[in-house]
Amino acid sequence: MPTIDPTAFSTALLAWYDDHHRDLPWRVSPRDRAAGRKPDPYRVWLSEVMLQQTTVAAVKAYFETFTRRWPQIANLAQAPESDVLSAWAGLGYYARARNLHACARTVHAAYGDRFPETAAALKALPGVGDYTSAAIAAIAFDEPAAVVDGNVERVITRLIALETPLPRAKPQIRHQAEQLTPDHRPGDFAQAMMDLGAMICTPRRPACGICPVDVFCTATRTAKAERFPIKEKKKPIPERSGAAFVAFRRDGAVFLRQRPGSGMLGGMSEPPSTDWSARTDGATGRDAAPFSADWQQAGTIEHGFTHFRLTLEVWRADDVAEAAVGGRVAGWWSGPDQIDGEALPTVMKKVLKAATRGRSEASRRRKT
DNA sequence: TATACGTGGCA
DNA sequence: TTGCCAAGTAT
Repeated sequence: MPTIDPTAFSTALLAWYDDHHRDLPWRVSPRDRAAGRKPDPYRVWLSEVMLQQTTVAAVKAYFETFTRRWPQIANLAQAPESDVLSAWAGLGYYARARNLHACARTVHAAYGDRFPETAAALKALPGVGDYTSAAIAAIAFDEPAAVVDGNVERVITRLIALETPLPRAKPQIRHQAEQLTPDHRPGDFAQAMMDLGAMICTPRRPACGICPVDVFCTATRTAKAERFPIKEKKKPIPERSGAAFVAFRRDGAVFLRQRPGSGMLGGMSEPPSTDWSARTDGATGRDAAPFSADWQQAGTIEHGFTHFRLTLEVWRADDVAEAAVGGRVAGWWSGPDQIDGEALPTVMKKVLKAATRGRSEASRRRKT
């Protein structure tokens, strides 16, 4: 395996970063950083958690909303969990939001609103793992921690043309990352590796012709860089199905309930729904309704999750009286002014949209 | 070590 | 349309 000179590598990468870095809302530019401005650990942590498995484009608006509503960690710690979940709605991986809130409370109560400053201590916090602890330690506290995310995995497997498939290659990648991480500007180095992965060393059609570290790269010389990283084959994604029941009160309010606090969409809101079982034996039809009403078919929706595809029958009932629910289901009525503030995951927004479309069509038919 | 856990964009 | 991908963590 070819050896890379770490000093020469980080010098070349950081010089490129100084000129070509992305400006992002949670970042301190290398110029400001050199002038002594330190990143706010709260904003670094919040952005890193949001960015877990999530694109920069999707995160920007949420980061803006969160930092405006909760400017400091104490504000976030004092917020009800339901407020955090509803603000997170649409961003996905909702355990992140529950852990975010738990982490804020821990830092508030146990650390006096100050984040611990080492990767080892950060890693003990909820929702902070190998990657995030290293990123916060490097970016906010100048610890030369090896920051290994998907970008770094891609860059390093190409640098050394690593034929070992992921995830088996992770230990080798980590070792190489530790070799390359400099004591000087470790935070900028981590962000530079990610910018390189995002702008030059991209998953498809990498721009090797303008790469600032191409002289260190084996893949660009001996083969197509795009071959790397090599990955194990994925299993096929199964299908599941179920039914959702959207009850409208006469004033247009919708009946919602809260999902269990852990597991799929944990703690989020939904119209009452069946479990999601294998496609063949999914409980469907109006017999599965949570309470009696004049249930009408409102079509089906499809939604792709990470590990299964879901088809949901949508049922709708109009002019439902509160007495019809009769305490059979724990939940609440959400009026038109409240619905936008509910913690509705995207799949449930699709359900409500299908039901609302059916309701407005039925309403038009009644009028004509 | 393998699996559960969301969503939106792109080819 | 389908599959892959994007700054991972918890169990």
